[in-house]
Formats: sequence, C-alpha cells, structure tokens
Amino acid sequence: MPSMKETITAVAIDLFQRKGYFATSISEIASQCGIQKASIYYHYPSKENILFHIQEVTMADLTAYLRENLAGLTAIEERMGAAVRSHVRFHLNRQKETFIANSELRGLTPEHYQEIVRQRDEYEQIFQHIIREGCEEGVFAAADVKILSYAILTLCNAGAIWFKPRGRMSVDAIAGIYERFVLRGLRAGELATVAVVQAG
Amino acid sequence: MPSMKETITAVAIDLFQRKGYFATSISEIASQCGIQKASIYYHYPSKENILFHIQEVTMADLTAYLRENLAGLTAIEERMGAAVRSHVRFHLNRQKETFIANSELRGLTPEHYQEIVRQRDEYEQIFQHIIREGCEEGVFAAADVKILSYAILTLCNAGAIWFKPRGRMSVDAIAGIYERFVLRGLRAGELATVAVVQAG
DNA sequence: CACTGCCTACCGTCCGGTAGGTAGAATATG
DNA sequence: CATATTCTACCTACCGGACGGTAGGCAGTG
Repeated sequence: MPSMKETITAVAIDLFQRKGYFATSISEIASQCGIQKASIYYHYPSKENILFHIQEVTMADLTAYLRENLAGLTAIEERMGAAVRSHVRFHLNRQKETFIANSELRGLTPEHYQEIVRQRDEYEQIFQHIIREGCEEGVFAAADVKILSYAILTLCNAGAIWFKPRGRMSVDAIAGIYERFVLRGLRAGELATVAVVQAG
Repeated sequence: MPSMKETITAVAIDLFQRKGYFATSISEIASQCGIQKASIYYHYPSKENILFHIQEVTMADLTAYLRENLAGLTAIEERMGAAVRSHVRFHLNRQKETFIANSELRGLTPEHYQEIVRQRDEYEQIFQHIIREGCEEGVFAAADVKILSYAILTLCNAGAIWFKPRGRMSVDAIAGIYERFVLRGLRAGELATVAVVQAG
C-alpha cells in the first residue's frame, strides 16, 4: 500500500502530463488523492517542489539505466545500439515522467532548472562520447557531434508521445526500429546501396 | 509599419515561446505592446484565440511551404530529401511559432484542438505517403510507416530547440545534416558497412 | 456624427500558500 | 500499568494577489 506522499507524486505525474504543470492546481491534486489542499503541504513544501522531485528522480533513473545497459560493452555500434534501446525503453516504460521532464522545465525555479539541465547535459555527454569515438574510428560518418546527439535523443523521445502500452507494438519492437534507423543514419559509407549491389 | 494586431501577435509568439501559454498573462502581452490589457480584446476575442490564430497560421504556412518544395519532384529520395529540408528550414526560420505549435496544444479549446490536429495529420500524411512509396519501390527498408514518419518529424524538430540564428551553423547546413541522416536511416541494404569494405 | 482604437475602472473567480486546530497513534514518565 | 506528552497526518478557514474578461467612456479621424 503506497504512502500518501507516493500517491500525491503519482497523481501529480498523471495531471502534469495530461494537463500541464501550470494548468494543474494543488486543489486538483489533493482532490484526486482524497485529501484537502492544505494537507499537500505537509508532504511537499510547494507546488514547484513536486515538479522538481519528479524531474530529479526521473533524470537520475534515466542515467542509471543507461549506465547499466552500457556496462561491459566496448564495440562502438554495439554501444550506440544499446544506448538507443535503453533510451527508448525508458521513455516508453516511464512515458508520463519523461514527457514532463521534456516539457515542463519552465515551471522550475532558476536553481532547480540549473540542476536538471546539469543532469541532462551529463546524460547527453554519454551519447556524444560514443558518437565521437565512432567518428574517430571511421565507423560513423563524420558530422557535427552535438547536432547528431540532440537529433538522436529527440528522435527517440518521439515514441513517448504516441505510444500506448496496450497498442499493437511492444516496447522492444519499437526500440529495435529506432535502433536500426539510428545506426543506419550514423554509419559511414556514402554509396552503401550501390556497394551492396556490387557485393551481392 | 506593423498594425497593432500584428504587434500583439508577434509579442504573444515571443512570450508564449519563452514562458509558455499558461504562464503568459494578457496584461503582460499588452504591456509589451505599449497598450492596456482591455485593448487586446478589441483585436482578439480571447486569449485562447490568440494561441489558436498563431497555430493555425503556422500550420497552414508549414503545409504550403512543403507542397511548394515538393512541386515537380518525382524521384523518391529526391522527394524525401526535399521534404526533410523543407521541414527543417521552416522550423529554423519560424522557430518560435513551430515551438508553440508543438508544445501548446493543451491551451486550445476542444474544437480548436481538433482543427489543429486535423491540419497536422494532413501534413504528416504527405511524409507517410513518400515513405510508403519508397518502401514499395524497395528504395527504403520496409518498416512501420507511421512510426518512421513521427520519428523523422520529431527528429527534425530538434533543431528548433537549440538553434541560434546567429550561431556557427547556417540553416541550410543543418538541413543538410538532417537530410543525410534521414536518407541513410531509411535506405534499404542491411549489410551496408560490410559491403562497402568488400567493395572497397 | 459615427466609427476606430484605445482608455480607466471594475468584476467574480481561482490560485498558491498559511494559520491554527485536532484526532489518534506512538512514546516517555512515574 | 496508567497517565502525560509529543508527533503524525490530516482538517477548516482564510489571505493577498493575479487572472481573464467586461462595461462604459473618450479622443481623434473621415
């Protein structure tokens, strides 16, 4: 049985995702928890702090999950594939929270905003490092590392917008589609199609 | 010299993008236009209508720009390349409006929401049509058309988040990077890297 | 003298947050 | 074991302020 604080957090996640942070009121959260507005302030010091807490936990979990999925892998394409799958899977499994983390940064105080951006930079740098290595090794076509990393991360976020847990596709199937798309997109070899014809 | 209605629209675009729709007040818009709050209502019937107007015009322009850029092209890869460049260029040139169109749908009334979603579906279908044709012709690796179209469109939106008009890269250079990435990602030929090594 | 384009003044509502209280469980004390 | 105290987790009632929007007025223009 979840504690009231957990209930509040869960309700806030649901409402922030469905209606947005500013369009959600404290009384609405309280009402869905079955308590009064003032009781929210026993568990959280402010509305902003609920948002910050959600974002902080989400970012920490996201980064931990990525490190876990990369552990022990060394080959570049294998690492990038695992990173993409990790990113996509997390975004589909924790759809609401990642949606909030991607769209409700403006609700944070400047200090908390800084903190979340710092955590996100850290996460992005893991991807940028893999891309850079891949380019240096000649596995990936050389291009702007930052632009590509943002492109890949944004691309993988796409799933979280339309994904329905009980829909026709599984999380792993979707992760696979994104992985193939990204790896092809990154791969070196301008005349790939022609080369296959020649080799075949 | 712009009319007051144009000024209001421009100020609203700026504020909605920087602070978000719900966090922006009518008085703030008025103050930045150098007029009083009530005067806004001479030009627009409601706050929501300002948002709707911005979104409607943006979607119409976006679609018109795409059709323009596709006119006369028949080869699949050429069409997809042009579509991606069109999408990216529009998003970088009209950064604020497209950002609003992508993130502030929740501020619309149900009727207006329906209308914008309808326009967006129409736009997406143009991309889906190209992908489907490409798969049927064997130019693109067969995959889920809808997922790929969302992926491509979201990917190209990425630029609008970080792009700085006076930054180190030009709009066309960025459009080129995205175009190459998408075309490689879509292209058929599973063993591209290996084949290139063999052919080289 | 009507219309345009703005103004001042105001309305009711809802918001985030606070003050202060209370039932009951847990804990400390004799 | 009984009583006193403290703590937990909520409550009711309220506050100041901001919000979207309206009523009605007024100066300048054709």
